[in-house]
Amino acid sequence: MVKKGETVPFFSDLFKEMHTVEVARGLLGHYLCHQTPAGLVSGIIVETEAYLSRGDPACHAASGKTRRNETMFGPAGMAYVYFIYGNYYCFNVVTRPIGTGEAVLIRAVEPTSGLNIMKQNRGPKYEQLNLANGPGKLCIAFGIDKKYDGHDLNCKPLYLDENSQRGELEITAATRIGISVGIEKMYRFYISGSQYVSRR
DNA sequence: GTTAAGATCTGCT
DNA sequence: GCAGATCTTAACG
Repeated sequence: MVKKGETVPFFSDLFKEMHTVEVARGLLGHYLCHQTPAGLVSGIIVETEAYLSRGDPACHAASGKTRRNETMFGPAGMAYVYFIYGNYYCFNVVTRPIGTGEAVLIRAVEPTSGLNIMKQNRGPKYEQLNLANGPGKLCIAFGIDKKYDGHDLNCKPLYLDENSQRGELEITAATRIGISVGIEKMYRFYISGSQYVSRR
């Protein structure tokens, strides 16, 4: 159990210097957790996308640092949260050494605890399968917004946690969703056969 | 200062 | 399957 302010060594040790594509694959099967005032919300990451700084026009950092994307250029293990389409937030994990500008978009999680809180956030008519199966939905269900941009994901209240039961996963690689450039790159990864991904 | 586009979701056809 | 909602961001003048 993680106490307030306590460091979770999982992410910092395992992923700090790894290639962003490897982080995208490596995060699958582990936990995203948010200790909210109403209680713990957590889920298993089942779908991710990698955004690279070089040769990847779809990446927000493709044309240099701006006010929106500056946390992407910060240290690995930070949350990069941005607002999109006038309605939604997207949650990313920053990767690579400072100044690189790469991140992994968390697209979907399989809800494991705090389902009642997620339903409260999303609306009563949504079932477990439809609570967090998309980047915008995930942020609503978990209560993630702009205030977590730049938050260290090794620390509460929003953090990544190792799944000791994970074992070896079968991972499917695919093209990314919702972009108009860089559409040919196979930078989308999800747990094969998962019912909780945004698209199959 | 103005404008066009966007790493989406929902509801309707 | 498709269009509309909605508003921040960044590029351009």
